[in-house]
Amino acid sequence: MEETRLHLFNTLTRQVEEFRPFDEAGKTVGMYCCGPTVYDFGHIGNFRTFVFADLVRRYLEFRGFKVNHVMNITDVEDKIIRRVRETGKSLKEFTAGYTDVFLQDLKELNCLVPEEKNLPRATEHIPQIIDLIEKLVARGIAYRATDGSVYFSIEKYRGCGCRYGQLVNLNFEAMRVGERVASDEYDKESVADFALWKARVPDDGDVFWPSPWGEGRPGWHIECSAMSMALLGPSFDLHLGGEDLTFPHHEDEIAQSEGAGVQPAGRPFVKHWLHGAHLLVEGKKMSKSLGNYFTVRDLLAKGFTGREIRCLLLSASYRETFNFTLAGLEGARAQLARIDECVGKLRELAGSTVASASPSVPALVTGFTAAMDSDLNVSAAWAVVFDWVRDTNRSLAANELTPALATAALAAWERLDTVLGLGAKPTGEAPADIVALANERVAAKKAKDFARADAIRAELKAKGWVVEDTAKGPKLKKI
RNA sequence: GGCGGGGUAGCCAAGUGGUAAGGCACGGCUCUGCAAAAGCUGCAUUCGUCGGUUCGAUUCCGACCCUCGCCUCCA
Repeated sequence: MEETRLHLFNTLTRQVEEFRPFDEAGKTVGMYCCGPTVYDFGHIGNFRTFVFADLVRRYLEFRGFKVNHVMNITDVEDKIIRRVRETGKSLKEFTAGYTDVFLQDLKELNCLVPEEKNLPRATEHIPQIIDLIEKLVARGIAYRATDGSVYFSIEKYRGCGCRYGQLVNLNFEAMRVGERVASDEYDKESVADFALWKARVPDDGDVFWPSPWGEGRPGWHIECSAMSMALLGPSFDLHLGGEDLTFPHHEDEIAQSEGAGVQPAGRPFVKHWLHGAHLLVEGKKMSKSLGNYFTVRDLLAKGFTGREIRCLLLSASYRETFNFTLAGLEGARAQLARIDECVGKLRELAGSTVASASPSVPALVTGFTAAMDSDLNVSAAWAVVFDWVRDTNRSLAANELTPALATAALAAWERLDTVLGLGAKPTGEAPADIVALANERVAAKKAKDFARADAIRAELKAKGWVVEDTAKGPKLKKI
């Protein structure tokens, strides 16, 4: 098979292009993912984006890149402040709780979590934020309004020869500016300007920091600029987030970061932007009133597992709106069972056989790689996986596989799974009483007492176990 | 009003200027005492509608219909 290279859609160029990091050796990748605002439990839509980010990271690593993965935790923001006020908790106490839950949910979905130093909190980077705003003020791009807030001037920014509107086509004349702006307005010079530093107001309570412009707190976009540049440098490779963040959040991040003029000559703030599409749930936009608003814990409570949720979220292209349904989760369950069955049989056959060094890359891996190289075409990748499952099952049924071949097949599968992150099926050894029942059924069958055997099978099912009669005797499977 | 996605089988979902991947569901078969969330196998003359270009269009072009998102809260 012809060798391919990784290609990704870049929002900046609106094209699929080869992904090449700044690192001349082409190995190290700086990747920033816009993380959660921790004011509530994350919902399944949030996690689509994080699973997508995880897929990107894992695939880059699969492709031999060393990924420096950073994800921020936004722990100061309007909604958080409101909730802090309502609950009477301290900001720290409030956000720490939801941060822990978020990280647990990520693990539940088997996402690789950045190491602690790469999980920056906005409140822990106030000096870096102030420093960045000072640079913008010094260059005349930011100004302090009469209310004490500091704003970013898009007009001044453009005056410096910079381009505002890199990620989206903007047409200020035709924009319906003003329709949805009200509560957040202070004393901006121009309606398109956005806050870098918000002056303290009574409702902020204890949530404020001193700054050269008076007490206040960071604006929404500035933290990502400050923290990404603090951890990855002023110019890095990959930045991703949900599609809704394209504008204004990411556009403003570019403006702030490039407006500060800290990049080496000719280098952008970020080389490659990736955006994950949203999802619908049961064909509709998620909303609490429609009853189709699910958090990860809601789905776990319904009996689905993290790997089933992950599998479903990974079943469609990240660039398309995806319809997430409970029926889809059932489908993911069936799909995983098929894979587990096949992999389980291979494992049984392989036993402890050690794989001999394989001179060639297995077709499973090359096919998968070709699919994923094409802008992470997971659908095509799944097709490769299931073709392999079918072929493997055929070979198994025909007794064509040796333990050595099974070992090699397993190794190939495990290589893929470093990207898919499905992991092994939870083993769940049957407890003694279940095994005893199964043995009793064997005895009943031997005695041709099929009524008794079927009764036991029904009893096992009621207790959550399915029994499958194989050539090697009964096999117990947890439902 | 501006900008940007979509409409492919019962459902989910890839894809290509040369005759439609894969999954789920469903049917058939195998295994089985009967079964199985076990295995194999079958399942779109057709890709929103109407025109155009072409030897050939689901794919390119145009018009139209429907649908979703963004336009300063948002994954």
